[in-house]
Amino acid sequence: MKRNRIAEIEELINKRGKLSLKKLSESFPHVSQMTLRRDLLALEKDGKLIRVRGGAMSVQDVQKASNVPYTKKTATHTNEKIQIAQKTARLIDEGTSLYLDAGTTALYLAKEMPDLRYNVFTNGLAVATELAKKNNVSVNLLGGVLIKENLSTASSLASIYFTDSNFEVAVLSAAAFTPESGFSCSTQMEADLCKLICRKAKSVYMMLDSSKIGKIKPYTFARLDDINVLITDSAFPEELKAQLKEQNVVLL
Amino acid sequence: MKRNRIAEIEELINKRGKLSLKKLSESFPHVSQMTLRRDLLALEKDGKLIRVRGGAMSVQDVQKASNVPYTKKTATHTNEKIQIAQKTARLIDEGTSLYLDAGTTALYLAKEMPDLRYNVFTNGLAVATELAKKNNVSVNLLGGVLIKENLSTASSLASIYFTDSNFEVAVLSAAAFTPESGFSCSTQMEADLCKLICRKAKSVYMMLDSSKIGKIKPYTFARLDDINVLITDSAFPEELKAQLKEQNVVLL
DNA sequence: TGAAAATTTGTCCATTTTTCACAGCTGTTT
DNA sequence: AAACAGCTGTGAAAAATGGACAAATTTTCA
Repeated sequence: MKRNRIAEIEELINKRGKLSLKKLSESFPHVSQMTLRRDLLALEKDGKLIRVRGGAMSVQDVQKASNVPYTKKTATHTNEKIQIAQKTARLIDEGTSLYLDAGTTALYLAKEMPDLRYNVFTNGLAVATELAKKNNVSVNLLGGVLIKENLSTASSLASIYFTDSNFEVAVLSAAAFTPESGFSCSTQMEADLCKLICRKAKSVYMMLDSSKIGKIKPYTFARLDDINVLITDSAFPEELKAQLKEQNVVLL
Repeated sequence: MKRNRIAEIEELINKRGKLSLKKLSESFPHVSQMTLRRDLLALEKDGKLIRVRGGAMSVQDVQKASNVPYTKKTATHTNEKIQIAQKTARLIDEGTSLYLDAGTTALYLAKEMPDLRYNVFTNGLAVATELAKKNNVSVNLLGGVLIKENLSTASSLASIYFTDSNFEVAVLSAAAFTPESGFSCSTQMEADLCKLICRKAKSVYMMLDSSKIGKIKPYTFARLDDINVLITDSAFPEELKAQLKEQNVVLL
């Protein structure tokens, strides 16, 4: 019982990089924080992780990514995003050529993806770095101007760049969604890129945590009839489900 | 004042592995704990250490305990490389448009560069990530296939990509150098890219730590008459200096 | 099997550490 | 000299931690 839990914690921490005690507590609701604390202590003694204020971080992670700041960025809706990423990971077959955007949900997806022969195009540095850890995944990074806020690239040459590149699946995420304005984001460059991606891909999977619903950002890049699958969390509002069905969008 | 203290703290922590705030306070009796705390915070943001309850621990130390390939590579001849990077940083004026390669020396250079209005092209993810921390530097990342060994990109489209991009200075580094075979590297793609860069740049600065001298790798990408400045460390052999002069290469 | 022993776990709480907000201080620029 | 930005110190509030002990569970062994 204890052994199992400790093994699970170790696995979890290596997957996520770092974990707050709070998140850990959510993953193991049937035991007390004190117990989890003691587990972390044991794992630390084994050199498997480093305890930091509020939780712990993976030693593996520290060893691999030497120049990334370890400051805990208070990420929002982490659990929902991970849940969505896990669902999405299951949809992607080995051998698929796919496009992944630069968002945090995409990063979680990159972490959740098994080490199989995928071909991934992306414009996200973090996504690329994460995928570089996997031996069988081949990664292709879109070049261009570096956007510092989210470490992604954008380029007016994207269409040239993609002329001879093909992908079956595009996995995107949006900063905002309403049925009327569709999926929108903050910058025009981003929107242009997403539009291009949507045109190139055979199917478009949209990852959307429910906190984005009802929001609008300046640039719409896709509407419901542009996408094939919508992956979301359990808080997705019932009244939208009918609309999805009408547009032949699969909801997961 | 602050800079000095932070540098000292970094050194101290790398020496001791970990440090409690109490010990740290003893080493710096003239400043308050709060200030030291803020210093640790700044160092954490730079990825130099990890704050743990009661103090901080060295990232170097954590990495040393591993046998991950990356880590090993970054660890060789660190001091020489930093020395070279510092020299190079001084050569680059504000407003310059430059190309930086993906090597570890380039990464050190990126760290050493002041936060001024530079325009940097690079194919190294670590270099790009590092430069993203600086507000005034604009970064342009070359796209292409991700090479996992050193987190760089390579692309047959590079020449197209660069048609409308211009840089005065190319800062390169080589894996090997002999006077006969010139500067060489391990892969053809890398060599092709470097050749292209050398043609596009008005001046080529080569960073070469002396451990590379006398070695040969399969693909030569430049010879002495292709470069303008050679930045190296103090162990550079005397007998080569004459040859450099002959080819009008400035030695620093 | 059953009871004692050992291990694991939960709760309470004192202690330590951290963060926050604000005010004072420093040195620099105009 | 005044205005300014950046650094530093202070004290109180908040958060996290670890210890002690009792309760629950598992293991051991007769």
